[in-house]
Amino acid sequence: MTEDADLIDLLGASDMFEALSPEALALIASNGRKRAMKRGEVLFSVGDPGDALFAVCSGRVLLSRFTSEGKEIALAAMERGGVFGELSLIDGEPRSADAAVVEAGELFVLSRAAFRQALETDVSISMAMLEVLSRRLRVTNRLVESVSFLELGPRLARLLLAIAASGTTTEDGEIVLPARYTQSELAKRIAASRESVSKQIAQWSRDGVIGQRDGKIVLIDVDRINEWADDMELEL
Amino acid sequence: MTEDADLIDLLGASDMFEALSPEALALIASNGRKRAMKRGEVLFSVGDPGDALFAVCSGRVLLSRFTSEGKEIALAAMERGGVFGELSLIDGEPRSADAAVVEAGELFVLSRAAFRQALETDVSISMAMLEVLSRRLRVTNRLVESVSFLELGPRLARLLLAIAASGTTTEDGEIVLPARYTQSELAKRIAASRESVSKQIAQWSRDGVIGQRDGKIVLIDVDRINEWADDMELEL
DNA sequence: TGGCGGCTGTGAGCTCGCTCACACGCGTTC
DNA sequence: GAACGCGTGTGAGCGAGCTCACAGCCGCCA
Repeated sequence: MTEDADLIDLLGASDMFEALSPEALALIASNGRKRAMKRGEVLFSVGDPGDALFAVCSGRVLLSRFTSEGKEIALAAMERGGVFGELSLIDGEPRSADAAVVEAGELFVLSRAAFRQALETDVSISMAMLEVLSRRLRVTNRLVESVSFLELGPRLARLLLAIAASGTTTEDGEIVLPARYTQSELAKRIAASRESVSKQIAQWSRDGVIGQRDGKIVLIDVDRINEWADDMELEL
Repeated sequence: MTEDADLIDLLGASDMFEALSPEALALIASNGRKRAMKRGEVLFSVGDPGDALFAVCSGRVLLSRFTSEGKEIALAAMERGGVFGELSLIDGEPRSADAAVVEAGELFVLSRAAFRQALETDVSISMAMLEVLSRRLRVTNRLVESVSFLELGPRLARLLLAIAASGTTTEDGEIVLPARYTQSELAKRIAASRESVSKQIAQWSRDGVIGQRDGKIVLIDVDRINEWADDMELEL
């Protein structure tokens, strides 16, 4: 089927399955399904039983946690190739975050049973999983660090640079972010208020270091932004 | 050897190896070694190549990150049975945190080679590792959440309750923490300043909800502390 | 075409908790 | 016993960034 070819393509590009043999990929692809997701949709919520694993084909999903007052922080943002929802499948605990779609797209869904079976039959899958989790842990650790130490400016600068890594660079060295990001999404991702992000962006716009190109943020003076991000430089 | 019996005991009690067969345990025990660690000792630092994995036999190790200004936040605290240092062995990246001994004790050290070999020969080890990493990720996610949302009081209350989980309960429902914790260690673990922790503890002592018993903190009115941990408003 | 919902910009407070600057007690080491 | 190191207690002052309260814009749909 042509459908399968698409899927195998995607899976092969994802963090988790990239190292797998074609047969293993085919096995996984045939056990999952693809579905559309639309902006605002909630894929799962805290406390839900974990009955599936997801891989993003296109679009963007935010994994976040809420306070009872409705404040939200994004723990991770998943884009093409990103795999999430696997924690519950590994340890059987209920979901510990909410997953909400912030940019419409397509999603690959793998059932609990299929995942466990794949884990047990193909050792390379569990090795790949270990790497995925390691990377995620490092990212989260960095998030903890920046939330607790850095001021808003550096945190935002770092986020923009991280997003820019998958953006397009123009010939004059400017970088256009790969999609539209609302200020409130940016705020959630750095644990700040929407207003503060707005003010910081306004300031940088006035300074001419960033700008807008049809709704997308453009990093104009990347060096300056790097300075801001490193301001509180942590050795590495 | 009697030495091996000790080790196997410990490993069998640790997060990571508890599910293993006696043979696998013996294999691991014979490939690692036990050593003493003293307070203040640094086991590894950010940027070091990761050449070993550690399991705590006794004592306590803090995994933390620093700013260039010397501010520190603890990402995790490892006590008996805790396994750490495995990220680098999995993905080959350099260490991304510092590991420092805050309570003297004994440590089990497993070389990179022995660990990789164990991973590859015994599938149940990689499954156990997956669970360890999942749990760690959940803990870290909760840390992110509380650091970004909660005020100092609730953060500290939560930490005390978490530590108390392995403490001893008296007949009147009080809980004695399992060891001495300096205020500055507590501060690192909730991303706060030592002074603020001191003031909060003083306040609670005055209110009679916590106290001291030969250097160890005692939770007297656990219900009140639970209230504090849950919501961050109410009177003061 | 008017109204409504979502995103953005900006100012005015206010507050939590950080830094700084001490003072005190206790255990070790000369 | 003096002199340190280290953990602790406490107050003054200050500032980043939060909340609150609007106002302007745009796109969409009835």
